[in-house]
Amino acid sequence: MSIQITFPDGAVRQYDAGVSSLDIAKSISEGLARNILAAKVNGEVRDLTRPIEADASIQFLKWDDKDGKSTFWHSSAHLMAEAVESLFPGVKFWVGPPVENGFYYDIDLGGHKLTEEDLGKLEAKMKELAKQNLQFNRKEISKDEAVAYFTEKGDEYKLDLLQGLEDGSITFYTQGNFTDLCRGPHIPHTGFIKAIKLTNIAGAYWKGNENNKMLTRVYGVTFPSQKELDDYIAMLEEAKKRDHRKLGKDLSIFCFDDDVGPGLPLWMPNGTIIIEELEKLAKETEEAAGYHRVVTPHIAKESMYLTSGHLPYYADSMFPPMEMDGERYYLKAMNCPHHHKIYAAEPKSYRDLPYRLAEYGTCYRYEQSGELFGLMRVRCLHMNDAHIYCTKDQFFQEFKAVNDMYLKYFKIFGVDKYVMRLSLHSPEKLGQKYVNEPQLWQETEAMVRQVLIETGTPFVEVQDEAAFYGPKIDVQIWSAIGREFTLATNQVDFNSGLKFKLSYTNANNEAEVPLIIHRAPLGTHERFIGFLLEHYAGKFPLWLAPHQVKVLPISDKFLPFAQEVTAKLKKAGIRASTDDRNEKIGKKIREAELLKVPYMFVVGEKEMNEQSVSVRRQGQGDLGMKSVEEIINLLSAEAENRD
RNA sequence: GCCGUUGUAGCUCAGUGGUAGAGCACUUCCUUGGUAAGGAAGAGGUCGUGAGUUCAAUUCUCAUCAACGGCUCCA
Repeated sequence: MSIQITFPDGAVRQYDAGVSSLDIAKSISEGLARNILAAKVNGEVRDLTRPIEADASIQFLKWDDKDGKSTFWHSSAHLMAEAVESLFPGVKFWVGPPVENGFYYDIDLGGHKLTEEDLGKLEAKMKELAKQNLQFNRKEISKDEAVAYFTEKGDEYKLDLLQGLEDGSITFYTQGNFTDLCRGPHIPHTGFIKAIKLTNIAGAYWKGNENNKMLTRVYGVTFPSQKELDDYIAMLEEAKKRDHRKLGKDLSIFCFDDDVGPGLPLWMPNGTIIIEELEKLAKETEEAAGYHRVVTPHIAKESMYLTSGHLPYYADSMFPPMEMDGERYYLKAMNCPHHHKIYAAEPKSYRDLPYRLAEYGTCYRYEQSGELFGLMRVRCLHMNDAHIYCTKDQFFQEFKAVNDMYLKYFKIFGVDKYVMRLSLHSPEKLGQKYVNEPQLWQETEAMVRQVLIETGTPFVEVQDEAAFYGPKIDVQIWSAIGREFTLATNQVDFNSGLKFKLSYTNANNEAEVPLIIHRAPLGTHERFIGFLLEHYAGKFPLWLAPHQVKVLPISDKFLPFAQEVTAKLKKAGIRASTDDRNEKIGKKIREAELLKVPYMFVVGEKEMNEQSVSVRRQGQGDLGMKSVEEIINLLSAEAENRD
C-alpha cells in the first residue's frame, strides 16, 4: 500500500506504508539524511527510524531547529546517564529532560558525593561512548513488564513515574548498556554528539517538593561540533562581562557589606545619580498623568497587616516584628496598605476618582538567603509604586493609560527583549488561592486582555499565575546569565478595597467600593538598575551616566584651561570632572573608556587657543574639535531628550 | 531554607603544616607626553570569623558567616 507524504513546502510524494522518516530523507538526499536528528510527523516529534503507516505531513529536524536541539540534548542526557551508571553502578535516575541550554539528569547517587573531578571522568566516559555510535532503540512495552523491570532493579523513582502512565503508552529506550523509561524521541545514535561539557552539579528536590529527598542534578550541554561548544563558552564569557554584579563593582554603582547584611545593597554616589535620574523621570511622567505623590513610613502596626490579610499568610516574607509600647510593628513589605489609608483619610466622591497615589516606596522583604542575587533579588527595595482607585467604568481607560506608560518608558530605555505575561486565575481555586469573585475575575480579565490587544502589545497568557486579588500583567526579562525576572508589574485588585472598607459616593449617593490598580512600571530601583546595567552593558546613555564628561588635559600646562571647561560644563548642569593626574593622554583616555564615560574632551594647545575641545565619544573615538559653547548645547540637548 | 562549590592586598589570582607572593590599582619622585597602559621607588594582608588537632595552622578538622551555581520560593 502506498501513502502520501506532504513536505513543508507543500510538495507531496508517494511512499510505501511503513517507510521511516530516515528512508524518506535518504530518498531526497544522502546529505540531508546525514544531518537530520528527528522528524516532525503530523506535528509530533518522532524518531527517524519509526515507521509511518498512513498519509502524513513531515518536517525534518536539524540542529538548528528548536525541537532538533531538544531531541539532541535529551539523547545527551541518556548518554550521560549511561556514563554515570557505568562509573557508579547502582545509582537510580529520576528524570533527564532537555532545557534551554543543554540538559540535566536528576540522580540518586546512593551515598556517593559527586565532585568536579567526577565530572571530568564522566565527560571522558561520555565521549568514549559517543564515539561508538550507539543506536537509540525504541521498544514498546506493557506496563506490567515495565513495573517488573524496575521492581527487580529496585528503582522506586521509575516505578513512581510508571504510576502516572497508562498501559500502551509506555516505551523503553536502550543505547549501549543503558535502558531507560522514556517517551522519546531520540536522535539515531550517539555519534552525533561530538562536543560535551558537563557544566555543574546541583541539588534538586525530588519532584520539586522541598519536603522530599534531595537528588543530585548534573547539568550539561552538548554540541554536534567542537566549534559550537567553543562558541557557546565564548558567549558565556561575554555574558559574564555584562553581569550587573561585575559592572556594578567596576563602575562603583553599588556594594554590599557583611556588617550591613545580605541582600541590603548600599548605593554608592554613582548609583545614587542613576536613582535620582530615574526618579526625576518618574515624577515628570506621573505628574503629567495626574498622579499625586505621597510619602509613607517604613513601618506599620500589626493590625494593618491583619486588615490587609498579609498576616499571617505573608509573614514568612516579612522581617520579624519589633515590639514597642506593647504593640508589634512590621517593616513594610509593600506600600499598598499605607496608600489605602491615605485614600481612606478623607471621604471620596465619584468626582474625586480616579485617585492616583504614587511613591518611590522603600520596602523590606525577608527573601530566603539562597534566593538573593545581586541587585535582582534583594531584601531592601525601592519600588516605583502607585495605586489607582477608580470606578468600574473608569477601569479600562485607567489600565490602558498605565499600559501606555509602560510602553513609553520602554521606548526611552530601548527595552525590546521582554515578554508581557497576562496572569489569569484558575476557576477551581476560587476561594482558596484566589478571592472568590468569579464575576469580577471574568470582567477584569477580559478588560485587561482587551487593553493589550488594543494597544497591539504582544503578550502571553498563563493560567493560575494571578495575584490573590486579581489578574495582572508582568513584564518578564532575562538577566545576563539567563535567569528570568519580573521587571515590572501591573495588577488589578478588587479585594483590598473591601478589606480596607474603602468607598466613594456615587452619583446616586450610594457607597461603592473602588477598583484598585497596583502598578510599578519601573519596578524597583534595585532590579531596574540591575537590568539597565546589563541592558546597556554599563554604557549608560548620557542622561543616566553618573559621569557624563571627563576633561582630559594633554599635560599639566593645560590643566587650568581643562578646569575652566569643567566649570562651564558643571554650570550648564552637566556632570563633568577633570582628570588632573600626571599621566599621559593615552592612559587617561583608556581609563575613561573603561569607566564607560560617554564623552571625553581632550584639551591641549590647539583647543586652548580656540576655546574648544576635541570630543571623543566612548566606544567611537575622536569626533573632532567643537567650541565649548557648541558642545555644551549639544550635550544639554542630548541629556534633556534622554536620547 | 535545602544540595554543592568558593573565601589570600582595593581588583584579578598564585602559593605553603614552620606566621605570604604576582599583575593592575594606590602613594612619592622622574617625565610634560596629542586619542586605549611612560619609568623608578614605596606602602599595603591577623590568608572570611570562631574553636579544635599540633611544638607550630593561612594550610588539617569542626562550626559559623558571606558569596557563587542550582532547587524551593517569589502578592
